[in-house]
Amino acid sequence: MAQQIENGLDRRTQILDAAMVCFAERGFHQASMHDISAEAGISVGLIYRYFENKEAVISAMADRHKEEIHKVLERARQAPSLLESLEILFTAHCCENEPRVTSAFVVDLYAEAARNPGIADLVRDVLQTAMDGVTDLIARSPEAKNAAHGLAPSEQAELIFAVARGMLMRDVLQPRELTAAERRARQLEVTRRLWRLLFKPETEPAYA
Amino acid sequence: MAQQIENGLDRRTQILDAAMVCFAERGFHQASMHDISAEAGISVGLIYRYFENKEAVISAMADRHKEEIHKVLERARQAPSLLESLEILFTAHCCENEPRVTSAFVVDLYAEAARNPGIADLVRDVLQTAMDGVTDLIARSPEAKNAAHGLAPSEQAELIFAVARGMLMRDVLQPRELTAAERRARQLEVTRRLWRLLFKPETEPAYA
Amino acid sequence: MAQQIENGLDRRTQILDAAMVCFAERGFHQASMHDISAEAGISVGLIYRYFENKEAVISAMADRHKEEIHKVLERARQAPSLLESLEILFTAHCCENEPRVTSAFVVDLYAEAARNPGIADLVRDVLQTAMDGVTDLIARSPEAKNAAHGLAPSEQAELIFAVARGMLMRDVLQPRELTAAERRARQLEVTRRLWRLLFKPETEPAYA
Amino acid sequence: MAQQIENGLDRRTQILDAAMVCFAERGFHQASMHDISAEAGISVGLIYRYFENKEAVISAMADRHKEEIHKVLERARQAPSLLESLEILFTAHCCENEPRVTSAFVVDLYAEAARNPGIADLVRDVLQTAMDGVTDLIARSPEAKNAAHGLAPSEQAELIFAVARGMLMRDVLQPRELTAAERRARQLEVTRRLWRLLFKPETEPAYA
DNA sequence: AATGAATGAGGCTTCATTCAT
DNA sequence: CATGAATGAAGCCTCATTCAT
Repeated sequence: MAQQIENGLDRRTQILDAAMVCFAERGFHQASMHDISAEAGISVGLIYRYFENKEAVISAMADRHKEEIHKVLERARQAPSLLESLEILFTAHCCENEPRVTSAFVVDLYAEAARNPGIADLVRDVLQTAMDGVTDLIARSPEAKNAAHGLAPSEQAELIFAVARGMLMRDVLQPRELTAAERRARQLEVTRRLWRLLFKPETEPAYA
Repeated sequence: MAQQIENGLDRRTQILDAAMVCFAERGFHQASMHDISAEAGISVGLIYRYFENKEAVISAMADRHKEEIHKVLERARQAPSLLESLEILFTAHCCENEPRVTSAFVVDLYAEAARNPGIADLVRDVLQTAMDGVTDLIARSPEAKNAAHGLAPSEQAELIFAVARGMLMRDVLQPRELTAAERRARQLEVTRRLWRLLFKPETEPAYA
Repeated sequence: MAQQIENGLDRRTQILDAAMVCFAERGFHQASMHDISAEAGISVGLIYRYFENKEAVISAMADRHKEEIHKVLERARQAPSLLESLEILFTAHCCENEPRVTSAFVVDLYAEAARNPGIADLVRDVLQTAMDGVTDLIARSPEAKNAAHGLAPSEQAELIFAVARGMLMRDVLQPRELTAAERRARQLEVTRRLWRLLFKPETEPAYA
Repeated sequence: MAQQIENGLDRRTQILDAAMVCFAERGFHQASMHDISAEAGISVGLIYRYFENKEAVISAMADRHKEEIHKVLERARQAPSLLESLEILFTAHCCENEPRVTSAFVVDLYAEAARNPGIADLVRDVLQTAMDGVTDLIARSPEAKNAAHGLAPSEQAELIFAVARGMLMRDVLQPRELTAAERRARQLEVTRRLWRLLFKPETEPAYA
């Protein structure tokens, strides 16, 4: 029984992994169930044993995205400094071999959210949770204390997430050839600039 | 003859307007040619007199988007202050009756760019032009002179556009009921915070 | 009035000439009315002033084919010898710049006849008239007198027309590059062999 | 597995059989995929599991035609006399319940060859192979020895095939009501006349 | 007389989904 | 549990035909 569930979970994972690749390559609605089954190396019919229909696959992908964001948030929470927390948030998708896949998926997820209320609710929820987490992180952080800008932690979190989303959108425009390392470097640059803007004590510039 | 061209342009515009509505409602690939023709109040076949195929409609929409961004940029350039320039950039889509339509369209455009190199090139080009314009605006602006963060104008522009894109993504998550005015207010808030962060002399908050 | 009819006839001819080119290039049903109008250098609507519909264009083409066959038959009748009559029959379509056009058209005409009873009747009628004419020619010909094969003139005519049709079919297989002259030469060879078979007194071979 | 291939072949055959009927009835391009699926008693979509597209169905039909011609040629080769070989060649299509179907199909095939180079190549190849075979048959045949006409075997073969093709064209003009037996009788008459012309020693008629 | 914009039915093809094996 | 053949609705696109100008 446990074995069955285990297998079931494996299968679902296998299918979702394949779906992620297909969705990133062609988009939710351009990827066919047959594409997914081929990528997963199984038959079309088998997908329907684990998912009610294509919509359900998309929902499950969204759910998995939610879990992954939660994991990233957890890691960010445990980072020793705010800068490192931000670095984790901004480069999470670069851990994968193919960061582009994740970027494209997330942009598609928002596109889907624009017209699928269920997805919109989920994404909004993920976003809110993540923002709450980061708001909290900022509120507790000593680095954020001496900031001169007078923005509330939640306002800072909002800006941080806007930049993070915006960078994901930018990522899908990058040429396919760009490696994960290069994408990561790009993200880190921007992260640090944002951090400097929000949290760096304005000492040096003052001397300038 | 001039009349014909005029008519031709009108038809194209009419079709693209309808396509914009459909694309925003259902996405590029979920919107059918029949949807577009119905929205435009014409027959399906007529679309093909003005566009080679659906792909061409999407391309033309992307082109039109490019032109609109250029117009917005021009308006931003002529604003009396940097803050007002940013306000124009961040709220351009709220001038329409249906800002959601524009937001959804742009997110879809990026999703399409992720897999359609032609669209990717165009979007990248639009983005670069816009960023160059804003970089220039910052470099010339007195407000940007006394900034304490030490970021180069192009780096500031990059952050600004990241936030702008990120806010568009956020906009598609907002409930449909949100009015244009409310969306605009939301955008302005964030714009001003960003502006304060980048360009406000860090005096007052210190007293607060 | 006469002028109008004249113009009308000219227009019809112009349209049918264009249709012949299109039909030969793409087939009756693959050629669109727009193709024909473009080839004729007129508007689509104008075709409908002279022909009720596409079917009527095809019928008119078949009629014109009938008239042309009659003309060829007339020329054949006036030839000084049976051999020359046959040569006229077998090479009539090579007088045009593009014999292939005629060959392809005739093959298509028979294909159409296979399923369009009206066309079938017309083609059958043309064929019968032509065969009757040639039967008559043979019956009157001195060359046919000393034939050793014992075939009736009508039987000989039937064979002659079978070969003529068969050669048309072969012609459409020839590479496009083959010139009218080359096609003509090919036809003449076969014509002469057929003639030798049917009408040559069997003297020389006997000596051989 | 063998079963699968078997089924696959059966389906292809079933589809091609249906296509043959439809093509003969309406022509390659007038017959719709829906017509074919209905004739085959299956759904439209299923055709696409066995053929890439309509073009591929036409090509496969042409291929099958090639194979059938080869089989006929083989039978002709094994006939005890040249006359019987010719009879097989000229009446092969009359073995079917519906000779008209085959005749119409072949005429359409040539019509298609006139504008589809791939089909033209195939048909030309079939024709050449068949003519080579018959040339060979004639060269080996004792009946052909004492022919008085002085035509080379290949020239005789060329005439034979011209007549055969021409008779097929004629066949499509015959009223639909004509039975297979009647068509066969007609073909045999002409075959024998042709044979007499080419191969009969010219003795008896001389006495007549 | 002539144009060509406009229509909409119909053709080809794809694809989510089902079900017998 | 797994397969993949089968279905049929729906999408893109073409084209014969009409009609206002």
